[in-house]
Amino acid sequence: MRRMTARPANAHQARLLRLLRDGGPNSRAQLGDQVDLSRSKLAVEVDRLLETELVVADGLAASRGGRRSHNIRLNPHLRFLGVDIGATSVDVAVTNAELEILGHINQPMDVREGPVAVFEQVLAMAAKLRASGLAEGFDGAGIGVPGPVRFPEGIPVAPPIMPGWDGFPVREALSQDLGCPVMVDNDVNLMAMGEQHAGVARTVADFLCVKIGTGIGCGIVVGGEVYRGTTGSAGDIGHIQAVPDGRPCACGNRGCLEAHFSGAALARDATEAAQQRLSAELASRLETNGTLSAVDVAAAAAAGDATALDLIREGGTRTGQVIAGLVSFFNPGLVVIGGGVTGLGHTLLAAIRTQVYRQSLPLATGNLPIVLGELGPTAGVIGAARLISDHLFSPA
Amino acid sequence: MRRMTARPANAHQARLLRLLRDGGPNSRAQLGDQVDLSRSKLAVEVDRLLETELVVADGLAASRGGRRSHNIRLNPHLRFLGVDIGATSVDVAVTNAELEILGHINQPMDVREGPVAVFEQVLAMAAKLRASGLAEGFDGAGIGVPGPVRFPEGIPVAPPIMPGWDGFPVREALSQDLGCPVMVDNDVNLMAMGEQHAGVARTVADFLCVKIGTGIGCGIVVGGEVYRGTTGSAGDIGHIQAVPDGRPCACGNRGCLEAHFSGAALARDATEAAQQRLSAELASRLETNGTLSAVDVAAAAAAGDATALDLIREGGTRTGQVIAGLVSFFNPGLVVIGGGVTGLGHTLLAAIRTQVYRQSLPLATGNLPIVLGELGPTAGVIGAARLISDHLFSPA
DNA sequence: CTCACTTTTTCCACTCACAGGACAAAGGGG
DNA sequence: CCCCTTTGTCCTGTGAGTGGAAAAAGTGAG
Repeated sequence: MRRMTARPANAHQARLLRLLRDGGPNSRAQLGDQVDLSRSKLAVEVDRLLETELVVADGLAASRGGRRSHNIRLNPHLRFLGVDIGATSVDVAVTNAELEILGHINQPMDVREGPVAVFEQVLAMAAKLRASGLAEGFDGAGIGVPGPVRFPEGIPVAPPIMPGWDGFPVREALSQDLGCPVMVDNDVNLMAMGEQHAGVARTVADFLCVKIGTGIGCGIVVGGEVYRGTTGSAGDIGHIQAVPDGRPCACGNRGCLEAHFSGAALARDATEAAQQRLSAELASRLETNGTLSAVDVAAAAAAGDATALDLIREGGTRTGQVIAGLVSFFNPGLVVIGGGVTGLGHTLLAAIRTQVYRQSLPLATGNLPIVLGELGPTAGVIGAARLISDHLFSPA
Repeated sequence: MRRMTARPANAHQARLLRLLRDGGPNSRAQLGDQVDLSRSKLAVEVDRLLETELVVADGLAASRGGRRSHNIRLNPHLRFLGVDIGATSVDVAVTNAELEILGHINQPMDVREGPVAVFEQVLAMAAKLRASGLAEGFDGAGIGVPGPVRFPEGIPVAPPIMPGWDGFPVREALSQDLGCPVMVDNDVNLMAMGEQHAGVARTVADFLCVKIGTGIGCGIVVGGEVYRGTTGSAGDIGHIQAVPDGRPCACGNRGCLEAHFSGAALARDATEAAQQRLSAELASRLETNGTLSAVDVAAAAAAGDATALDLIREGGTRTGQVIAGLVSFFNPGLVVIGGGVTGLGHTLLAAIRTQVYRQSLPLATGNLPIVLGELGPTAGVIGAARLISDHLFSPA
């Protein structure tokens, strides 16, 4: 199928497209209430959008007391692909233009296999989604990778956990393979955009989104826009020192947050505790599975295992220490905690909260919610779809 | 004298005013090269600006090979007042519309005397500058205060070191007293704006400006704009924990950066060292002056005193630890160190650099200059003038 | 000094975006 | 069936802005 490559011709059209994306089908009259344009001008722009087929007519709206208005909506055939590449698994989802997830697949995978192998798998997953009838093709794709990205070019730079990706032209390569526009960003930034679009951060302009997965990262949103830093490595908080002269870290330093708490560190600590017979619960799980992961710790904690709870609390305290510093510095309006370890849930959250509220000044914490992400594993792919839609729904 | 209260009528005029402010007198033709407007449109807008008397004709420009162009410049009678209120002293300066300092006074003063007493002194200083013939009146004033500010209203909020200021309507009160528009901001933010306008940060979009004075604060510039946070307390890094279970701090916690290194902490440490006879140099200074301050430590260090040098190095290391974390998080393009203790100079800078380059990842530090501010004590007042000029040179 | 060539400035006609009023179309409620 | 409200369309006026032409004011070579 021929995809629709049209782009809005001006800022008004872009504005309208985003309103339709975020607010769903809408009548012309309702749109008029939101955009501060004369009815005539609005009609012209809507007509032009209808011509491009980016939006289509959608029946009549409910009456507001007078003549019924005609609804319009984004073309229901538009499809975005959201890809969230994690350290150990990959999520691929298809959304419509309103960024609703129509289909979602998760598969285990190791980023260290390199970009070629990974994208082969991603393309296969995308093909599978397409084959299941959810999409005839893609109008755009957003890709999240677990490391810093030179954003304008869509190229990973010096990613510590994914050697072999450095300099790989992700954007260009995938754009070729998929035959549609592609944008690439850090997975943490996409999680932040996801929570901003459809999750807990919908109404907040300045917030932090801390993702605790295999590693730890932090999405920074300033004035509603993701902040990426000078070289694209902003938010790389995993290597902030949390414990002076603490554990050695893969980066060469000691005491990095990530060395003391992250999916990987938690798995290692749990294995150690199991081997030392500190926890029967963990030991039995280790015997059954052969290895332990953060999921096992979460399960053990849920079962009341004291060792697991301690591990989580201590990790939360460490994380809270770092976050407390960031809160003092950045004074956000919200802190979102997400990522693979959200299964650790409220034990973790409580430990983080305690530490942040204790260590930061009242003016910064006074009205500061610290909450778990609302979208779980879908935050990344929704953020990815949001990324590409923001790009496509902006003046050419 | 009647002041010129005119404001630019549109974005084009605002743009032109800022170009003239930042680039000095300029010919119409040169302006045309910078603004991407048709000659006709440019001529119209310039004529309107001339009518408002915000800009005036300024003779003929040098020939570029053809007909000579007429120069225009900002009205040379325009005057801005820059006020930088520190914890222990206050700076007041008069600038022209190009933000060049025409006169500058510094006087010791204690903020804790409260806003009424302080502003009495500030107004006296402003009157003195006016009386010396530098200004017939002020077209706008920028005020920096050493604590968080609710920026839109220009009101200090919960300032820890200046009780009695909480909620005082600084902007409104001074606007009344001075009879001109006033903007108020945190002193650290103003220092950042100063270094951005006329100092080391001229070409950098994202940078941090760490001010080490009586306390420690950090100005954050994102995309060329000062970021103030949700409640105006962004950059309040003095109470980030630098030493776990370290010294008690006035804020109630332990180990805050400010408790371990700042003008106040340094003075206290030096006094202690002198009393314990660890340093002859410091001891003799203590006897002579009765008290010690950061300036004495700087002098002792310059004289080669080992104890003073150690104090500075250790403080720099602590500060560097905190900055390293901020660099990982924020990935700035530049870090500026300034404030009263800049006298400690390169000993301090070297200690900070060592720590940051050691603790942050290469991608963030690879091309990261860490430098001393270029403007010294004038950074604040220039930033203050810049603040109000930005306000006045924006569409009404 | 004159002439050819540049650059700057002014003038003017034309385009385009947009607002807002008039009016037609469509629906609700008595 | 009538009156009122809302929605959609049409049309004209206005003001911003562009770009070309030509005048004004220089420069430099011969």
